[in-house]
Amino acid sequence: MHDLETRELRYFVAVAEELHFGRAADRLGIAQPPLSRAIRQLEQRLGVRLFDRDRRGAALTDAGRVMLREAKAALDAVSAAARRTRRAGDPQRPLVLVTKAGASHELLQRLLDALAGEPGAAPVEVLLCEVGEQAGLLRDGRADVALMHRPYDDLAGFDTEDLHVEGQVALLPAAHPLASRDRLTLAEVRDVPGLPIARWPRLDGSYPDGPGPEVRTQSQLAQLVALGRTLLVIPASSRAWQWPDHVAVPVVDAPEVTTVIAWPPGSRSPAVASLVRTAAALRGNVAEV
Amino acid sequence: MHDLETRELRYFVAVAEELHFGRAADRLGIAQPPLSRAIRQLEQRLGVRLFDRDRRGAALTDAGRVMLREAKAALDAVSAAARRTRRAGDPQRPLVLVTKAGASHELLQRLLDALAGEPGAAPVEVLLCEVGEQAGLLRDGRADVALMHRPYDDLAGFDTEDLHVEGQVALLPAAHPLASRDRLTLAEVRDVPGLPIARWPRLDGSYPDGPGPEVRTQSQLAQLVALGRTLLVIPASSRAWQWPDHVAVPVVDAPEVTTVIAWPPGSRSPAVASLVRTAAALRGNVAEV
DNA sequence: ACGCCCTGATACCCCAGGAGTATCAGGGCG
DNA sequence: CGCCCTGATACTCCTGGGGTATCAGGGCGT
Repeated sequence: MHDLETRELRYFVAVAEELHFGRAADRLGIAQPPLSRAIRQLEQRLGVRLFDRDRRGAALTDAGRVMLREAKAALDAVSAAARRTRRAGDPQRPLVLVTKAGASHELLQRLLDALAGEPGAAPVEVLLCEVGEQAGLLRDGRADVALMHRPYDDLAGFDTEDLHVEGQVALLPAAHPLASRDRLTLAEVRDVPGLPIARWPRLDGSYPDGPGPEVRTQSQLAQLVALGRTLLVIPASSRAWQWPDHVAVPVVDAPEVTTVIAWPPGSRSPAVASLVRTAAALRGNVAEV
Repeated sequence: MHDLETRELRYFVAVAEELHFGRAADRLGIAQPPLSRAIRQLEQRLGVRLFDRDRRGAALTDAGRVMLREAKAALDAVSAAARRTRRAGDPQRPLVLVTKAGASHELLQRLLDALAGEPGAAPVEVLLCEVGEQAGLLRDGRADVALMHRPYDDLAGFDTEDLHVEGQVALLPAAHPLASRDRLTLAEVRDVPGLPIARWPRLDGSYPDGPGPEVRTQSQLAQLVALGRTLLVIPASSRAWQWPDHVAVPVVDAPEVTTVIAWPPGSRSPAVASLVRTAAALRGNVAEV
């Protein structure tokens, strides 16, 4: 019995995401009938019903949900194979290091300085992304290493090395009554009247309940903070987030944030290994912020 | 630009492993010319030379070596997708737990007992494998969870939970002079005349140098030990390895072995999660052996 | 109640491209 | 010198993926 072809996986993912054969076919650039046929063949090859068809569209079965997760992972692995191979063939490929815009600013600065100071180090390209995007970029080969933050990022499936541990601070408008305090607790910060905490999407894309605004990108957040519309609890080192009319007050019982360097497991590339080694060597002599 | 198809990956892997187009074609059940063509197309689609052709066969380029690793991972992910989906469609699928034959005997026993005692727990199927096979089984979906041993197994790419830490013992024929000692060091054990330590393959399949016999399977080893031809240093709990005419002497400076339970990252299956929880609950009340 | 329309399924045809056979090209080695 | 083993090329064939046209059935508006 043959393996599935990536074409079948792509078709399946399209239907699973659109929940509509016609739209999925459109998105794939093919006609609807061959798509229906392909999915039906896929189902009978697997011996499992993936969709419940219905006059108003298609719905995923339980098995279909498993398939969606697995198919995406498999497609990522396939395009990672292509991308990494291409890059391996390129003699002076730069390493791509991805990190959240604005996070671990100083650490990144030091890391880049340290790499610049090393004689034979490969050039490094820095890619800034939004919250939660690093894992995908790393998984599908568009990046080689990432700076991520425990416990907020999804580190599943990567090798990691801890680089730095720090506390978190609350960011308040200078005029705010709490701004003069020299320490706060999460409980105090949780419901400051008129300054709700912004809500980030969870790993699955849904938002937690609460009064604060839903934010998805750093720039949305930046604007809300500048407007004095939201309160922010962030790692102490996130300097880029400081605005002139805001002050940072340590939140003593907020979970500590560990900055880690992460890379795809089994990637024994010497360039990645030496970058990780350089990063690990910074540990300890990074000044506390 | 399209994704690669798994057919192309399979073809590439066959050639990369055989290093010979004819044999690879044979193994794939196709003729040699279409295989040559497919590989050439693959190369020009990637823009990278994967093989150095030669009148005596084919050799992998650096990029080819990257591709081999990535292609295998991608193919594993694809067949994992199929396998897991099939299993998800099966209403009373048992969980498959894989472990090395003979290792962590008592822990496994306790885990199975604990699971049997739980009301709603899914049935668990135990799969015993040879050294180093767990990772592959887990990665390609033939198993759901594995008991593995740090630092000897390759845990890259899995989520893990530590279950148990223990020292190692040397296994000696009862009549041996060292058998009466109550402790040994690695240095003493390293070259006992006439009792060389068996050599296991490394992760890449090659064997370290040394005087001892090369072993690949537990049964090979069992026979060598029974014959008194090799000396064994193993975790203290590996009871199944004890033969009536051998004694176990602690090796004080051997690295400690941590038994971990491992599962594919992102597998949020409730059945796996509850099994892991049960296993973690055993931690601490496992008697030291 | 009828019929439109939107859903996915079926029927049938076409052709791109994957696979086969035969053959070539070149270098090591008897 | 010529055999043989390697992979590459030339061509032919035909499978199977894709297209168009059409069907089937149920919600819903009139």
